Amino acid sequence: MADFPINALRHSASHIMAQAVLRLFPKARTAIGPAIENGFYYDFDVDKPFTAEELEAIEKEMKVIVKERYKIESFDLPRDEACALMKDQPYKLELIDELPEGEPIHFYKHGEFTDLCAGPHVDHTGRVKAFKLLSATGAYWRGDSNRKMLCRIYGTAFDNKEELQAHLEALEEAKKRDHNRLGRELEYFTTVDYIGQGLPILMPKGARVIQLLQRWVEDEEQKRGYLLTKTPMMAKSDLYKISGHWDHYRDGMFIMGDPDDEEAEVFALRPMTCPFQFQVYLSRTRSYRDLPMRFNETSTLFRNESSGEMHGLIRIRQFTISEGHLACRPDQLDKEFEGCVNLASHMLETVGLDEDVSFRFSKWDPQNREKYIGSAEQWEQVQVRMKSILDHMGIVYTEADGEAAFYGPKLDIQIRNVHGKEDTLITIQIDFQLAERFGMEYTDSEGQKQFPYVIHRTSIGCYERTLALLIEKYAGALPVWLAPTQAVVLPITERQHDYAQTLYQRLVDAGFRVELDDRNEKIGFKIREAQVQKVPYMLVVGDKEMEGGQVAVRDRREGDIGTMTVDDFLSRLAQQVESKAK
RNA sequence: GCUGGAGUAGCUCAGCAGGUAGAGCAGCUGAUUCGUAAUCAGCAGGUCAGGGGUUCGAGUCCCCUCUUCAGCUCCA
Repeated sequence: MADFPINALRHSASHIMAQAVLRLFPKARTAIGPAIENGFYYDFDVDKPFTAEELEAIEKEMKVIVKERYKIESFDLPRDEACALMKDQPYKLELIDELPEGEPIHFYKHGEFTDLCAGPHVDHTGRVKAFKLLSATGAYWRGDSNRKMLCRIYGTAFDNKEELQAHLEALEEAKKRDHNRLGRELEYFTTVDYIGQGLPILMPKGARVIQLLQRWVEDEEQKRGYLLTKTPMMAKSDLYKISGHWDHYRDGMFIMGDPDDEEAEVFALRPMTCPFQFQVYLSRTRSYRDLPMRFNETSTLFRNESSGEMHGLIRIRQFTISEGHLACRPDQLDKEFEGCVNLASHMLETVGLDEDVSFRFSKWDPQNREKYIGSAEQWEQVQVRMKSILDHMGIVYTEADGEAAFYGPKLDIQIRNVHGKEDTLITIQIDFQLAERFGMEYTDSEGQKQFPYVIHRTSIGCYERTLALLIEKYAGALPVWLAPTQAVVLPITERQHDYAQTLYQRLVDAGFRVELDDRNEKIGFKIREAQVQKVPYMLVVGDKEMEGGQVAVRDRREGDIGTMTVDDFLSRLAQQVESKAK
C-alpha cells in the first residue's frame, strides 16, 4: 500500500466533505478547503448554517463516498475551459481570475465531484477511513470582514482509527487544562455579567500568584538597572495626539468626554504606557552619558477590544503588564536589545514556559501605509538593523508582514494556549519615531542634539495572560514557589488540633502560604480535597507525629515522602522556593 | 464587530405536549475522632441571566438586552 503524506489525506478528506455537502445541498457553493494543522476545513456558501444534525448527515455521506472508492485524478485546463467548467461556482471563478496568466490550471476529480485544486491528494477516496467532523462555524470569504460570511466545517483525519481516537481524546484532555475552566474551578478568577466583558475579578489565589510574579519581576528588573516608575492611568487627549494614538489607535481606547465638543476636556484611559513613561525622560535635559536609561513599570492598561475577542484571562480589556522603555544611543542598541531578550528568556525559563514559545519578527506592511507612521526608508532601515540583531543572536524566528507596531518593528514571543490558539506573550520593539514626536533628545559628545532609539519591551508580558498559560501548563498545579497555597496541615483527630495549630503557625511565621484543615473528616477525604485543590504538600499529623514533633509529608505528585521533623520540612520548602523549582 | 451554540442552587446537570422547580457534589447543624481519593443523618439554598410580549397560566413560545462558548475578523 502506498504511503501518502498526512496533509494529502486531510486535503482529500476535505474534498470528500465538499462532495458530500453538494450531494445533500446541491445549491451550496464551494469556496476553499485546505488541509490545516491537525485536520482540514472547507468553506461553503449556503442559505442556512449547518446544524449538528446536518453535520452528522454529511459525515454519513462521506462514509458512503469512502466506500465507493473513487479514483482521485488530476487534470489541467486552459483558462477559458477552466472558467467554463466552474461557471456555477463564483468563488472558484474569483480564484481562477487571480492565478498567473499562461499557466495551466489544475483540477482534481473523484466521482461526480471536480474541484479547482493544486493538490496533492491520495489516490482514491477509500484511503480516507479515519475521520471526524468537529464543528461548523462562520468564516469570512478570503478572511475579509467586509465580505460575505461563509459556513466553515472543521474536521480531522488520520491514517488509522487508533490515531484518530488518540487525537480526539487529546482534545478532551486539553479541555480539562483550559484555564478558563480550571481557573474558575480553582477560584483564581471569576467574572460578573453586570461588570462587563473582559473585566475579570482576580480572586485571592489569582491575585496572590500575580503578586508573586510582580515582586519577582520588579526585583529582577531592578538588578538589571531598571528604574521603576508609577505614571497615571489616564490623560487628556492632547497626550495621545502627540503620541499618534489619537489617529492610529482611537478605536482601541476608552474615551471619557465628548471628543466632538470643542469646549469639553476629553480624557482617555491609557492603552499603553509609553507616552507617560517618556515624560520621565523629558523632565530634564539628557546627555549621551545618561544613556542607556531603562525604565520599568507594572502598568495597568485599558484596551477596548471588540466584543467577540475576549477570552478568559488571555484576552481582556483591563490588564497589567511588565512594561518598560529603554532610551539608548545607536551604538547601544544591539546590547540593550539583547539584554531585553535575555531578560525575557530568563523569565520564561524560570516559570517553565521556555519550551512552549516561538519567536516572530513582526514587520510593517508597505501596502498599508496609513497604519504606520514614518517613511518607507526609515522602516526598511530599522528592520534591517533588527534582523541583523536577531540573526547575530542566533534566534530562530518566523517573519510576519503587517504585524509591526505603528511606530516600529517587533520581536514577538508567541505562545499557544491549550486549544492551539497563538497569542503574543512577550514583545520587544524598536521605535525610531516616538522620540522625535515627543522631542526626546540627548546631547552627544559633539554637543549636538540627537534622538535616542527607544525599545518598548515586556519582560514577562501581561500578568493575567501569563497566569492563564501557567494554569494550563501545570494543569492548575503551580510550582511550589508560585502555588497560592503551598501546604495544608491535616490533623487526623481532634487530639492533634493544638499541635496542628502550632505547626500551621510556625509555617506561617516562616513566611509560607499554608492552610489548616481541622474539620472532623476522614483523613482520606481531606487528602482528596487537597489533591483536587492541587496543593503541593499535605502534612498529615496523628499521635505518632505529635509525640515526635514531626510531620508525615505527602507530595501531591509523588505521594508519601516520609515522616520528618518540622525543621527538615521547613528547609525543604525554603529550598524549593529559593530555587524556584518546577 | 460577524456566524452559530449556550445561560435553571456555589459547581455539574435534569426538568422542554406551557400547569407555579429537582438530583449529586459543595455549604450549614448534629453525630462520628477516624492513618492516605469521598462516615452517617438532618437542614438550608433558586425573582429559572435581565427586560418586554403572547396566554387563564411561561424555566418552557416570541422580541430586545446582557453574559458566555466555538470559529472568523481584530490584537497598536
